[in-house]
Amino acid sequence: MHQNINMPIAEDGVRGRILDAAREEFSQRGFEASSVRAISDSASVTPAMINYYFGGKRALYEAVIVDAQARLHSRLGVAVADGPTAANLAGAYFDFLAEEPQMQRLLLREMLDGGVERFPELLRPLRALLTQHFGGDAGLQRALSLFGAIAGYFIYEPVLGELLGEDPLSSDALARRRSHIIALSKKIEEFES
Amino acid sequence: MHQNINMPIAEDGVRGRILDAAREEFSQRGFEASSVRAISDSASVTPAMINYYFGGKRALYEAVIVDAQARLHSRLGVAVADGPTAANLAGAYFDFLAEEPQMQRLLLREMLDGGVERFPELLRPLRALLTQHFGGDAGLQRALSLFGAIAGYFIYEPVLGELLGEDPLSSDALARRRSHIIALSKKIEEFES
DNA sequence: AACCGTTCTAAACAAGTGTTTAGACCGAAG
DNA sequence: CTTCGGTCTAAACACTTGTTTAGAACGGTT
Repeated sequence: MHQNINMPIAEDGVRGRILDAAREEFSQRGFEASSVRAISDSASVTPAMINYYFGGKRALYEAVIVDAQARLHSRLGVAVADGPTAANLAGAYFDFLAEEPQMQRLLLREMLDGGVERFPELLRPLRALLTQHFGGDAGLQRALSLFGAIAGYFIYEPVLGELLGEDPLSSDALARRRSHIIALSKKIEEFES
Repeated sequence: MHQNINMPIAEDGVRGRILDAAREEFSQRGFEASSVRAISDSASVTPAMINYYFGGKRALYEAVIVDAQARLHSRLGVAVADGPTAANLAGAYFDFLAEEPQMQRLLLREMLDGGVERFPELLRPLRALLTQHFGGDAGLQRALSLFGAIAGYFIYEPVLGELLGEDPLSSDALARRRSHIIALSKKIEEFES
């Protein structure tokens, strides 16, 4: 379970406080529903500072996304370096979502709101990996199932609490889920569709 | 591929037009980002009519959700009647999402915005089915993988176009995906985690 | 014809939105 | 000390939001 890729989630100073508050607010409420004043309040800053540092609400949002995308890519990069097996890719994706559940929400919202048009770079490396290592239609079907199974856990997370009898994001539950996913990834590789 | 459950998606008259426009707008933009005026315009109606018929924006949204929830439940009901196998449940869920892609977006947004607190009835039958037919932790893990794999296809749908080389919601692509899901559901049942 | 409740409209309302402005503050350089 | 560029604030800006209001139009009943 890799962590501490050298791309800190936080940043010092006012700019960093704004970025942190924005990531939290955007992931919780979505872009439109988030208010600049709520973000600035939570960062202990004047609303005008957001325009001073970022140029506007939209630009701030894009900064948050680009920030997330950089961390996802770096994570996938080291996974491929470790050997581009389905299990490694699945593990890297799982860890990314597990360690930054905010990001799962944020990326999901972005996908719902803007498709993939708005940030074409966002999933490009992921797509490249998929076509490279899960070629053909059958391979693609398997990849979709695997990555869906990974994402599904975090998407349905709010509902899973009483189903699992424990916090789905607790390290115990996550470890259990992760090992199931790894096993699934191996099982799915030898699966002819 | 069942369809035409006797619960029409449309309704006649002004109230029905508003409901249709609201479902479209809410699923496309989310609750907060949707504007009452946009909905009323698209329904060829005065904004005031929304309050006249529904009592407000929030109440209109709840009407849309309750409407969706009714159709989902009825769909799961007939699947269970057909025999509560994993394949039947998976197929019913797949068909619901395939035939009403709006609903996938709407339910996903609702889950992101409000967890499950806001409409506790929404996923209750689905949860009951899960605990009933996928008992124990291992069974739950399998169910999560299966339903994640189903939902994942529709969630990532905007990205899948160029990956699949065809419209992911075309009947060909859907049929191919569905048969893979059914096969997966059978494979996953005999899978010890 | 006069009355009625229902349906609908146009206009206004207060509150909140993102953004801009004018200027204060402050530490460092000349 | 003065000046200057960067940082920051309070107030105002124009605009959109959801909702309310007063009343018109309509169709059916007495």
